[in-house]
Amino acid sequence: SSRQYALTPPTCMARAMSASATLATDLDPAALFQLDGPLSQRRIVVAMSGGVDSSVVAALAAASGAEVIGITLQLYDHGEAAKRKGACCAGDDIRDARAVADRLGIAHYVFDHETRFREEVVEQFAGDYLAGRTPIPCIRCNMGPKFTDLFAMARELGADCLATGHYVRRVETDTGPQLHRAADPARDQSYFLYATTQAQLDYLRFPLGGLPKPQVRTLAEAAGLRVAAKPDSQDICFVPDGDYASVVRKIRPEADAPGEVVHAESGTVLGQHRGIINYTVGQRRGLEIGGQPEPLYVTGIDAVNRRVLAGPRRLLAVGAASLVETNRIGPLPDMPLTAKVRSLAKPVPIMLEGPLGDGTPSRIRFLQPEFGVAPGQAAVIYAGERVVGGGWIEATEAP
RNA sequence: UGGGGCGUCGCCAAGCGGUAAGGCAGCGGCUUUUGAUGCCGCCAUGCGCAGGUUCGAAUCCUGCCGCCCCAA
Repeated sequence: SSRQYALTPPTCMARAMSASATLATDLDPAALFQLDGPLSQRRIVVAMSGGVDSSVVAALAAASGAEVIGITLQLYDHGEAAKRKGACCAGDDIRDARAVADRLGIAHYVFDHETRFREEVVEQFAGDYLAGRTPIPCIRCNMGPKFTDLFAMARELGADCLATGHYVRRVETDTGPQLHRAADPARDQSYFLYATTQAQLDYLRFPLGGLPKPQVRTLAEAAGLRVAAKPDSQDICFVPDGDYASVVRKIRPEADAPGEVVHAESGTVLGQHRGIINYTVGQRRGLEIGGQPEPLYVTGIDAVNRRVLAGPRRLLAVGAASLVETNRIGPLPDMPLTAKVRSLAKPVPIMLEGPLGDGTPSRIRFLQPEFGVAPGQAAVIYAGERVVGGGWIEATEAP
């Protein structure tokens, strides 16, 4: 069952023109999209996932007077994920994106990106788990399919910018654009975008970064978009029911290999596990080890020996982390830095103990011990509201 | 087949005549565009089995059964 969506022409464009929804808003389009000159002479490509956010971006773009082209990437077989409510980019989402584009009277292309997505994101995702790491596919996806491939498509289409529905702010300064956290801290997605290169940031636009989510939904309603009440996406888009392990198993059958759960300090064998991929550093539930006076957490994963190390919470304390594949956005500021080791967390004070950017390995030291830091996750570095960069966590050290 | 000890939820473990604490694990939920954490809720009409004493027994008595230790 092959699904070729390659370059579907904007069939509904003419028809939609007459019913084109206008978006009455006091938001200044030129400011939202940070484009110079008359917008009527600009071309904006919008990455449309089929969700509310990117749909509103498309609506805002359409209302700006610029020529707008929506692009949706089909990233995986939506047959599997169809049942998954709220997931992005599944079959329903592609239809939603198309419907929104029709409603807005903008061109819309759907590209079959399954193979690339599988190679760049899913395979790496499975490989990381088998190597004892805890991957973040969303960041890989942003790095590859979204900000590299989609970026190239937008360029080829002669667009002036590529706009997405990410909740993050692009701030123009004398030294070039910077990436800042979203105005709504509860919605901030900067954690997933630390790997954005300067060149990408030059071209990218994030019109929603300054808006609170409720307003975005209001805008969606005002534009008459059918996705206005659509649930927020959550979890990993290519994991149908939140069971990521089953996805890993499907493409890497050896992931089932069992092994021992060993006490991190005494070396005592505490039990058996059903595959390294089911665990992540910091995890408590699922170890199935009873008879303990206090909870045991996964403190490490020894992929070579297929062993899961478990220990009390205090063993999770981390004082420093080595980073690889680092990225830097803009100059290093002369001010205290903070870092996040997970998306939903307040940034904590750190010291940068090495260079940052261009893929160079580096290292950060937490001023206070941080708990549950898993190799494979990203450490994203901030200077106040600004995203300075970050890297993948390769290893951690006790305080 | 001499002596001693122990058998309470999957695991650890209180209780020692007044009508089954708690922890761990597990399950459910909340939260959440990664994995986790966290928080809330649920989780033994029954205490190895069978009798007996008692108004009332996991708690006392008797007999079995099963473990463990020390002697041999």
